[in-house]
Amino acid sequence: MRNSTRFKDRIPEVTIPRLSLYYRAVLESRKVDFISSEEIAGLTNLSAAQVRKDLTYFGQFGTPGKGYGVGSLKQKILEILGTNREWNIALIGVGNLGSALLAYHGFRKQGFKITCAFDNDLRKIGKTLEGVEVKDISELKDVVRAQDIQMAIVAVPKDATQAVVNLIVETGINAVLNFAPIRPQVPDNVEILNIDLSIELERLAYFLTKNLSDS
Amino acid sequence: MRNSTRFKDRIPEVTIPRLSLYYRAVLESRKVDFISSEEIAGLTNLSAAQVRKDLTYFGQFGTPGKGYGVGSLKQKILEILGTNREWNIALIGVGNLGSALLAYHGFRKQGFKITCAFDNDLRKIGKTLEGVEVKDISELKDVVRAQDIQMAIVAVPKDATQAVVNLIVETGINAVLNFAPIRPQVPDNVEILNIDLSIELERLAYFLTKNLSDS
DNA sequence: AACTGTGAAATTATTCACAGCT
DNA sequence: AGCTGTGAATAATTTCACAGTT
Repeated sequence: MRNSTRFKDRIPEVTIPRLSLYYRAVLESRKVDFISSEEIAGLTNLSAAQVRKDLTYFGQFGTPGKGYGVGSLKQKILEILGTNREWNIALIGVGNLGSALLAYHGFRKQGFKITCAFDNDLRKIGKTLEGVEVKDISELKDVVRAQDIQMAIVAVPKDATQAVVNLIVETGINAVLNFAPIRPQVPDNVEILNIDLSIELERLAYFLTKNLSDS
Repeated sequence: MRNSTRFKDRIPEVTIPRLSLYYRAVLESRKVDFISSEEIAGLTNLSAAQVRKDLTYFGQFGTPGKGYGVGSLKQKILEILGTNREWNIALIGVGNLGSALLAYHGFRKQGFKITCAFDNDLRKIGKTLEGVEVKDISELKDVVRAQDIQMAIVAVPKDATQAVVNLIVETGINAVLNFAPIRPQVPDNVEILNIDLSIELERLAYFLTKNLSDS
């Protein structure tokens, strides 16, 4: 089915991460009956109009005069984001960062399960970390199929990243979270999000530098 | 001095991280004399017009008919971003993620030095990791002054984050990179960037869910 | 000839403001 | 009375297209 009945034609890219914030705000508010766009706005530092506009991209589920029903709003956001189910994730690269991500159990509570881990370092392959056995990268395709993996997290050195992403794409996975400071090329049907810590630090450096020269 | 001579009045927020990408593109291109906006665009998947417009916010340093001088462009971007110097960083929270960040030496090559680390866990305080002694969080203010720290990276559990950010702000630091899945409140003069892995995974979940219902 | 720098146009995102529902 | 939903207005960002420089 086309998404005609559920969604408006085009949803701004930036709306999606805000939905995550709205969900958290509802939880944080501890409200049980209704919550208004104004209240969500207060908890997220966004505008009430923004909250309402974002939500109406996905239908009309507010009650004029009252606000949004807490239960139905939470349910609706979970449905939209697809976080009302579990997602199986492959971790590629079990170095410092990869191990830290594997050990972080916050993801699992939200339904994101790192069910397999891969590396190319013989000293790591065969070890079990956080209940997950580290396998050789060559086994990726089989494991992805066997474990019904839908996403991959890439935490390998920069120079290995494009090759690893290529392998991931070959397995049929089309959602990737990349931590290396490059922007791997992927086909149009694959979504890749880049967590680029160097760039964030450089943004901070810019902010401090700008303020120095202003003063 | 006001920034009148160097910069145009208002620079779009999104331009800054792109400058980082342009810098990398210049390095990656291996060009030594001139590089055109078209070439930078090709390496960054952005448009040539975007590259030129971004750069001219900071002055006119291209040569019509030739492109941008590689040396001067690199130099200029470093100056703009403030990455032509070293920045000292305090790491707060030496758990799995904090330790991984401390161990990542890529930052140091770019001039970002994590020179001190803090925790509130007695089992960690006093230990030395990657040549950095873990100190009690109560020593933060003194160390920030003594070591001339300008930035902080926060990698503590969610519930501790606002309190830790408050302490950081008190020390006079006004650039913070936060990894906890909340948006701490900070004064207007403090820049805080949030790396929110849950939100990124939720964006991926949305992408996959949307495509499921489309097909 | 080849490229930059930049107003103008187009597109995208946000805010306003209010009609209409509960 | 209080709030949502939403067109219209505004603001921000990107792209176009070309005059001007080397």
